[in-house]
Amino acid sequence: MCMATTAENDSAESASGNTQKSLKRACDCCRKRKVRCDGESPCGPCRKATIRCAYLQAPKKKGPKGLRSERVLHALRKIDQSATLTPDSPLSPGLLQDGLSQWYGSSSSSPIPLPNHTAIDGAMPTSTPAEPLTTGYGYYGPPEPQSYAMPPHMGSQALSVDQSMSQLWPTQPPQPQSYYAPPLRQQPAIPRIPNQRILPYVQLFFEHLYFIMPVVDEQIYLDPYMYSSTNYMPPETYAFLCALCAATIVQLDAAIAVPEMEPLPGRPSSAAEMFIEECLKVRQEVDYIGNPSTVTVMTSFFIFAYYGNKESSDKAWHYLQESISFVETLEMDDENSMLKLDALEAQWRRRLYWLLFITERAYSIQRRKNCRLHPTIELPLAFESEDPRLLNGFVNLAHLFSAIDDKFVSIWKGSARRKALCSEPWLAETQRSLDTVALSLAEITETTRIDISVSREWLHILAWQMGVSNGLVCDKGQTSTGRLDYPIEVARRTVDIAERANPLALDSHGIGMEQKLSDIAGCLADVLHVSSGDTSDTFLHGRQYLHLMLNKLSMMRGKESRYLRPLVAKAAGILDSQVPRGMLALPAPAGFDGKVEEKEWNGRVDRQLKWAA
DNA sequence: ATCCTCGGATCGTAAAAGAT
DNA sequence: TCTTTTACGATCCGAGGATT
Repeated sequence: MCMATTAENDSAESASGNTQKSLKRACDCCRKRKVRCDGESPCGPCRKATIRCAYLQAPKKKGPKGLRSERVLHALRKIDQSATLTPDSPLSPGLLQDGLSQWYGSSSSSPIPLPNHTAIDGAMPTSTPAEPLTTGYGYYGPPEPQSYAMPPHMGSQALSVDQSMSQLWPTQPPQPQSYYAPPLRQQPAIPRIPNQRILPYVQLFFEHLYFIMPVVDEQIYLDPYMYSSTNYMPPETYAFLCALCAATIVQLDAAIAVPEMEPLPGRPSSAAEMFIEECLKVRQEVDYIGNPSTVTVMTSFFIFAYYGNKESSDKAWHYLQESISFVETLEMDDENSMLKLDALEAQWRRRLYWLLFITERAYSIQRRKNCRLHPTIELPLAFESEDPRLLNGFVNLAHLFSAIDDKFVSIWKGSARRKALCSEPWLAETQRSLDTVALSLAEITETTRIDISVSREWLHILAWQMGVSNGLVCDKGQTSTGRLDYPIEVARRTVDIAERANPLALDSHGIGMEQKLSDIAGCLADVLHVSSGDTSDTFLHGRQYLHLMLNKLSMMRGKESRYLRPLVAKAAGILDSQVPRGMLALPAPAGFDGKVEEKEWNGRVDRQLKWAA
């Protein structure tokens, strides 16, 4: 019979036996601090400590997992193995107890499985010895190695922790063996890339790319257990990590010293190729189309990132579209479906949705395609434990691309009746919207700030080009929309951003950053061509900016950008004859390796100019 | 004196195992 | 199918260290 309770406070005698009630649910901070929570919002302890009170963390599923008999059986096997090593030792009850204690712990009163990571007969360890993870893991599954018994359904109901676990291992049949290696049939014919070889690239991702793609849960994917030699990852997780590694390698390219991997027999010598090949192969082993999860979305996204950086645009577009299709299947574009989810799970999904939104907008414009995703759901919030600057930047970027509406994409693509739609007031409004977002850039990490700033200038240039190509140009207009010298202003700001930037932060944006810089430089070159006779300061400076941008592109990601040569060809007639030598002899940008002579730095572009001539 | 951290006692709950 | 056993996550007491 139930005692009278409130929704928040259920009765339970406290540990010390007094009459104080324990809460059903403590807030995230009290849980972490292990202090009594009053369940208010904000709660007393949080108010007192002046910290933000939230109840985002999803409760984990209680109760035993897997079959006890399996564990007993395993303990017996282990004893049997020891007995084989010492043949004359009998299988005494004491030995049996010892064996069981290996699994259940030595204290009968607290039967905690020992953190035994040693593989025995390929068995999976029971638990991770690391500090238990204390934030929610619904999105990408749990950090523990157990494969829980999953209900086969994955409806649109609120996502319980277990349901999200089934996202991590969606292809695991609902077999209740939590603690043991999967059956042999699951082992691939060709051995996998060892887990330890994957980890360095995942670390690189979190070091350099997480700021611009904050959709991967560090707590799960940097958990050392994940990469221990005994952990057999579910195929979907393994394929995802392979895609992430491949994308990380090509995105950073030569910008940093990516760890060399000695080739594995029968595989491509390039680490990125090896990872992408492995990813695509392993993906075939599972029914990821019939049973997609957020991991499936991310896998497609990172395959897209790989091919995007490789400039295989058709394949890149295919995988971007694939990830968007999974987003639609999972109804991640529907705010109502988000409301049904656990709060934390919803936050991760929002991030993923908006990352795809930003990516699709940018890529659609570059490739002149239509957009499928729209700003239909709320933006994500920062998690309790993380640096709020991270999400500020991400959200600002989302705002920036929201300023580019479907009409813009459609006109840019050339499918809309241009003149009828492309009006000066509308373009001016678009330009203005681009400037109204991202006002608090100081509150943002540098990597994201660069992305926002350059993307904004890039979009400004595109909007300007759109106006010009639709007859909205005027010589010295009041608005930016049609001014002929507007690209010079944009270039000035872009150069300013690029010169101040930490080169690594600039490089971490991969080929996308090179494309944007090259688009801006290309437009600038066009304008300078048109106004070749103009010797006013504005146009003289324009040439200076062009020179600086070419210099920047000559050493993107540790080498010459593939966009440099076409640009140099375009700029040849502008720069070599008309720019005063004093202007060409510019100092190396901040952060450039001081060991390289300034002369050489300037010389790179000059050599390119000669080549183009 | 006060605040904070965290080991661990104790509880509720869910799943497995056993009884009928 | 019902009951019991077991495992495990959650709460939060309180010892002890850190800070004011």
